[in-house]
Amino acid sequence: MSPRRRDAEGTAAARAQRRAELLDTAARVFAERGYAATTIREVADAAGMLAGSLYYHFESKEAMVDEILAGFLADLWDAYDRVLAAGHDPRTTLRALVEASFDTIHRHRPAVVIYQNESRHLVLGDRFRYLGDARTRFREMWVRLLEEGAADGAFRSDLDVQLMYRFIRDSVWAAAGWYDPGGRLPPRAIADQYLAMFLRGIEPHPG
Amino acid sequence: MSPRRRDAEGTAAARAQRRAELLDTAARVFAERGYAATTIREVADAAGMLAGSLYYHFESKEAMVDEILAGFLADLWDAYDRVLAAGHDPRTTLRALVEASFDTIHRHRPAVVIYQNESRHLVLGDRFRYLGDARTRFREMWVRLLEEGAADGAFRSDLDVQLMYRFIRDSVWAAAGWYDPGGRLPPRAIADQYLAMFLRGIEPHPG
Amino acid sequence: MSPRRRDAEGTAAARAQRRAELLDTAARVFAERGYAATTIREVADAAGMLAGSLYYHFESKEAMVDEILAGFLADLWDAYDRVLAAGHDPRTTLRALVEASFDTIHRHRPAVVIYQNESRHLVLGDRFRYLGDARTRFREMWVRLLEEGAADGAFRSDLDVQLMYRFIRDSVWAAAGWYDPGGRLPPRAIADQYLAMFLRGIEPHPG
Amino acid sequence: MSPRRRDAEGTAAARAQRRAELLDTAARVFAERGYAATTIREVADAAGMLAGSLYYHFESKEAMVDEILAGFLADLWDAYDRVLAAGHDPRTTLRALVEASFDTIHRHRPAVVIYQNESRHLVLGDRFRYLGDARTRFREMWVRLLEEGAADGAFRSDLDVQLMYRFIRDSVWAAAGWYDPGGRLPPRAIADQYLAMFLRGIEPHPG
DNA sequence: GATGAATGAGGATTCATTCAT
DNA sequence: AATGAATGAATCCTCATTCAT
Repeated sequence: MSPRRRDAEGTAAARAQRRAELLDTAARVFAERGYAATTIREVADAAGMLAGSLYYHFESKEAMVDEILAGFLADLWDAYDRVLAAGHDPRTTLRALVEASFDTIHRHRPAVVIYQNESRHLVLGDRFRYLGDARTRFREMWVRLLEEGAADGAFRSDLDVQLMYRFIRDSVWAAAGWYDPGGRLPPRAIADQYLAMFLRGIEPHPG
Repeated sequence: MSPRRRDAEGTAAARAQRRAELLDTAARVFAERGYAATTIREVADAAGMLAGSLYYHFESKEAMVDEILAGFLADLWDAYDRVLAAGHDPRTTLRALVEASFDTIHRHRPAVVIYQNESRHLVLGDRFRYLGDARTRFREMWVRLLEEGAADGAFRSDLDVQLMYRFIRDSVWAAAGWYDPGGRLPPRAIADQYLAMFLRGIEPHPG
Repeated sequence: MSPRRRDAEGTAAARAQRRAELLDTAARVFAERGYAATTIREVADAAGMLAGSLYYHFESKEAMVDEILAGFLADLWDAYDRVLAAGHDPRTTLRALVEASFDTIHRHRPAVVIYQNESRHLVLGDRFRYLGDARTRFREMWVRLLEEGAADGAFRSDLDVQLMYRFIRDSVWAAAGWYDPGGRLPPRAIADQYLAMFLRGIEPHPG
Repeated sequence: MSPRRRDAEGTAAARAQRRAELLDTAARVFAERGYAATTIREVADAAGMLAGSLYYHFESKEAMVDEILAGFLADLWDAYDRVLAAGHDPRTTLRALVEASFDTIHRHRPAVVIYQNESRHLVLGDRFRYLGDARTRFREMWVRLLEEGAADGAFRSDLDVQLMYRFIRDSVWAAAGWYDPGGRLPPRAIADQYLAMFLRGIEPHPG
C-alpha cells in the first residue's frame, strides 16, 4: 500500500471514525434525557466541544438522530435477513430472531431506546417516513412467521396473532430500557430466558 | 343545605370537572407528541383556548404532568391494594394484578404512555421523586410475588426473578402504546391472552 | 353603533393599527441598514419592545419584508391602474405615471428603498416570486407605452425603447434613496422637474 | 537582474494576480447576493477553495469589499481626472464623463453594484469613511460642472442643479444593475443614447 | 497555499410564563 | 374565566475567523 493511498484512507477513515464517536455520544445523551429535551449544547458538552462545532460534522440535530436510527435499523435488518435467508423452521427462526434482537440491543442500546421513545413522534415528519416503513416490514415478517408456526403446529393457534406479535416485540425491545452491556447477564443469556418464557411461559410444565 | 353552600359546592365541582377535562386533553396531547416536544399552546389549542388561559387553571406545564401522573398512580395503587388485600395465592394474585393493570391502561391510556416515555427523565427532578418511589414499591411487590410463587411451585424456579419481573412489567405497560379503548378487544380479553402467554407460553402444551 | 360593535371594531382595528406601526418601524430600519444586515433586535429596539415580542405579531423577519413590499406594490398598482384606466394619450399617461410614482415614493419611501436594494436577491426565494411578476408587468406596461408614444410621434423613435424604459425606471425609483418627505421639494415639484428632463433634456431649447 | 530578484517579482506578481482573481470572484458573488447576505463560504465555493483558505489571501470579509470598492474608485477617478485635465467646455466634459462612467461600469460592474447597494451602510464604519469623501468630491465636481454649464448657456438654467445632478448620477450608475458586458450594446452605445436623453430628452425636436 | 476542525459570538426563533383588562 | 400582548431565557443554528498540519 503506497503512503498516498494510506493517507487518503487515513483521513477518510479518521473522519468516519470521528462521526461515529460523536454519534455514539449523541445517542447516549438522547437516550438518557430524551431527544426533544436534549439540547445540542448537552451533546457538545458530552463530546468535549462547543455547540457550534457539532455543525461542522452534522447538518442538524435531526440529522443526528436520523443517522443514529438509520444505522441501528440497517444493522438490525442485516442480522434479520441473515436469519431469514437460512430458511429454518418457524421455531428455530423465532429463536434466532430473538437472539439477533438482543445482540442488536447489546450493540445499539441507546439507539434502541431512542427508537422506542421517539419513533412514534418522529415518523410524522417526512424525513423519518422510513421508520414507518421499517415498522411495517417488521410487523409483516413477524406476523407471517407466527402464522406459519401456528399453521404447522409449532405455536399455539388459540391466540390472537397480532397480540402475540406485539407481546414479543414489546417485551424484547423494552429490554433496551434496562439492559446493561457490562452487566451480569450477556445478551445470549437474556435471550435464552426470554425465549423460555415466550415459548413455555412461567408455569412449571406438567410431567 | 343552604343555597350558598350548594353554590359553593357547585362551583367547586364545576372547577374540578373543568380541571379534569383539561388534564384529559393535556394528557392526550402529551402522549401523542411527547411531553418535552409539546408546547403549552398545542395543549391550549386542543382545549379550545389560548395558551395564557391555561395558567388560570394550572400553575405550570410541569404541574399538569404531575397531576396527570399522580392521578394515574393513585388509581393504579388503589386497584393493586384491593387485589393484595384479598390475600389470594400467587397465581390468582398475578392474574388479578394483570387484569387490574389492563383495566388501568383502559382508563388512563395517555397517562400510561406518558409514564412510560417520560418518567425516566422526570424522576431526576425533585418534584417527581415520587415516581421513583412508586417504581421501587412496584418492583418489590412483584418480585416478592414471583419469589413466593417460585417457592411454592406456582411458577418455574429455573428463571431469573428479576428478568421475569421486567418481562411482565414491560409487556403489560408497553401495551398502552397500542391499546385502543374503542377497539376490538376489551381490556379483559387482552389480559386473558397475555396471561395465557405469561403462564404457558406460545408453544402448544403436551398432552 | 352599539358598544359591542364598536368594541369588536376597536380591537380588530387596534390590531391592524399596531401591525402597521410595527411594519413602518421595520421598514425604516431595513431601509436604513439593509435587510440582511438588520437584526430583529434592532427592529424591536426601534419599536420599543423585545426581540421575541415581535413574533407575536409576525411570523418571521421574512414575513415582515414580505408584508412591507406587498403593501407598497399593491398601493403602486392601485395608482397605476387608475392612471391607465383614464385612457389618456401616451404623453399625458407618462406624466401621470411619473407623478404617481413620486407620490408612491412619498408615501412608501422605506419600502421603495428596500425594494430597490433587496428585490434582486429576494426574488430568488419562492415566497417572493411575486416581485418578479410585478417587475415583468411593470416593464411590459412601460414598454408598451413608450412604443405607442414612439409610433404616434409623442416620443422620439431613434432611441432604444428598452433603454428608455430603464432610464426612466431607474432615475425615478432611485430617487427614493435621497427623497426627503419633509424636504424643500414636494413630490409633485420633483416629478415636474424630472418630467422636464425626461421629455426635453437638460439642453436649452432652440427658439 | 538577478534570478533571485526575478523570482521575487515572479511570486509577487503571481500573488497579486491570484488576489485579483479572488477579488473578482468575491465581487461577483457579493453583487449577486448582497454583501451582508453572502457568506465567506459562498465566496470560497465560487473560488474553488475552502472558507478558511481565503484567509491566507485576505484579512477579513471586510478587507475584501474594501479592496473591491477602493479599486473601482481609484479607476474611476483616474478616468475622471484625465477628462477634467483636458479642460473641455461643460458640454464636452459632460459627454466625456458619462462615457468614462459607462466604461467603468463595463470594467467594474460587480463593484459598482456593490457600491450602489452597500456604500450607504458601509460608510458608517470608520474603515469606509473614504466612501463618503469620494461621494462628496463626486458631487462637488458634478454640481460645479452643471452650474458652469447653466451659467454659460450650455445647459438649461430653469432646473434645480441638485436635482439634475442626482438625476444623472442615479440613471448612470443604476445601469450597473442591468448592464451586460457581453450584451448587444457596447458601453459607448449606451452612453450615447443616455447622453441623447440627458441632453435633449425623449421628445422629438421642433424643426 | 490550502485543508479540516474547531471556536465563539451572535442571530432568528420558540416558548413557558406573566399580567392588565 | 379567558384574552391579548408582552417578557426573557433558552434553543437551534450560522458564520467569520483561527490555527495546527
